[in-house]
Amino acid sequence: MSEAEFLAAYDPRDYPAVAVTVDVVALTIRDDRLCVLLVERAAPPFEGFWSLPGGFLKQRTDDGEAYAETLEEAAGRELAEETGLDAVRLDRVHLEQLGSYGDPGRDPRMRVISVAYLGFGPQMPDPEPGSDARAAAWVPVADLGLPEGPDAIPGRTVSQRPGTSRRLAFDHAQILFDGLERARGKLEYTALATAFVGDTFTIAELRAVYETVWGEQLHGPNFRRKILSVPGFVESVGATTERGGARGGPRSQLYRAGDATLLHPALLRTVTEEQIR
Amino acid sequence: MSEAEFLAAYDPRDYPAVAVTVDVVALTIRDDRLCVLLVERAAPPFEGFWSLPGGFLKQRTDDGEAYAETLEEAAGRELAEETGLDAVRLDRVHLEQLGSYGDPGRDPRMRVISVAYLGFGPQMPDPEPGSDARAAAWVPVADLGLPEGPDAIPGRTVSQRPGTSRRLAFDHAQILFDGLERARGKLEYTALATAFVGDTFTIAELRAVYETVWGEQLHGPNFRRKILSVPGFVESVGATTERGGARGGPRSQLYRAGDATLLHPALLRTVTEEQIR
DNA sequence: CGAATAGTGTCTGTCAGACATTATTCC
DNA sequence: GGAATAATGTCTGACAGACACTATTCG
Repeated sequence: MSEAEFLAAYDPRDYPAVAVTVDVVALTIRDDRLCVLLVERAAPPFEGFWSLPGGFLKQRTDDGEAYAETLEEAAGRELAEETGLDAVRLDRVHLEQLGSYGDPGRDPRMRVISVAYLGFGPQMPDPEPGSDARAAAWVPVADLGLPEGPDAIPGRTVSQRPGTSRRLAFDHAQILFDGLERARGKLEYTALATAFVGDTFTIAELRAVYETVWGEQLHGPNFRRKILSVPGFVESVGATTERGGARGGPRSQLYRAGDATLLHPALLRTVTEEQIR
Repeated sequence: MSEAEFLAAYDPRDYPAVAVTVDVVALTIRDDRLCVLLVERAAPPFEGFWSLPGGFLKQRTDDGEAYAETLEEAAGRELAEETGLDAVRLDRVHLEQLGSYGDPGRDPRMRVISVAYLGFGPQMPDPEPGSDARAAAWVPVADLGLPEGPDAIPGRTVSQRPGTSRRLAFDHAQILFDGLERARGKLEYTALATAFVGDTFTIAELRAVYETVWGEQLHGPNFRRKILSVPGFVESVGATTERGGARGGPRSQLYRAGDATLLHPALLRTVTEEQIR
């Protein structure tokens, strides 16, 4: 579109035409459960509903000065505002763009395009609700009544509509669902799993990440063999845990994340027959 | 963000705060070359530069009536406007969201968030330039000087900056690069390749799609065995081509696309060592 | 006929899945 | 000691890659 045409079409009546928000699907694992960061909305629309943390893209500072942030910076800012995490801890969170949601009517106020980000982090403290929220919490995704586990297939182009037993505001159930699908898929061929554990970890902890996110049991010995055979996935620290397992067993070897981001060969889930469609 | 707070922050001076455009990376194969639809801009900024087809999200009809389109509808509309394709042909084009691009300064006029879509289609006619364009053409991506072929790895989180020998407007080189990466990756584990060929096709034609998009030679017999072993990928039509190959050879069996969208097991490229990072 | 291509058959190394076994630690 | 778990070893079936070979068609 030319500048002239743009200016011609630039009718003030058109504004506010479109607003842009950034929403974050922040995932972590607590007590062997996959959890997502949610906030309880303190004002309409959807007052009292839980929603993903997010907000409008900032165009100026709080002092009113002109200013622009990238989309990813906005996602990080929203995450920090809603969690009370400091920059150091936030630095450990892996952020990536999930997708944009812009159906007319998804926000009753006006036309809103939301750019969703997906974040993964190791166990984090309980969040401090931000100013727009009544509460904030890490909520186990299993409690939200979305389809989970083997139902999800990586790379599915069109996501199925999630069931919504505990409804989220706007289309956030759909966004969360898409984020979970993405996360499950990325475990297969990227080193994403290490983003969910601490700096050093045992193979069993890493396996717990896979089992928790995928919602299926994995075979211990085979998993170990597989992990160690992928070049650059993990490297040995040369130490063991202080104690063995709570109910017995030897001390585990400790590992740290390697320099690989992509796993080759990949760690594929066993598929049954839901590949068709 | 609450309604009250939103309204409080709603300062007219902020507008035009954000504009939303939709850009399309439309790919097809012509003469065994992977081509992308580009238009030559007829007005500043970047006048005379080639860019991806795209434009602002419509909020009202040409008559000025209120109206809203989904992001995907907007992508389809832009594609139709720039190609002169009718709805029937456009129906054969597979469209999916690629990602959003919103760095400050990517558009010199104002803050613009662009939602990029990726489209795949069988060979299509030469495009008719739309009103905002001086020209429109299917351009072989190899002529654009982007990194190609085995350099690209599926699932790479952070895309490397593409080289830009023939510069595209805005950050469209980056968007195109990301689209090509996505396309290469999706050939591995989805039935996307069938979107590039006609309703019936030979295994050799399908192989040509893979070879063209991936930029590497594949082994004929093994490719055939692999394709036919993936349930639901292709199904036999029971007929053969009218003639054999131009330089000899028997007639080929014809196939049509099956009902599978996901390939299992996947058709993986051979990776060398660029998995690390 | 000669060349090119479609399609079949076969071998081999690699790897995932299953299972058995040993060693170590907690209670 | 008994139970649970970490870690190692072994077997087998599936499959990718490589290659040889046959059949068919064009020029």
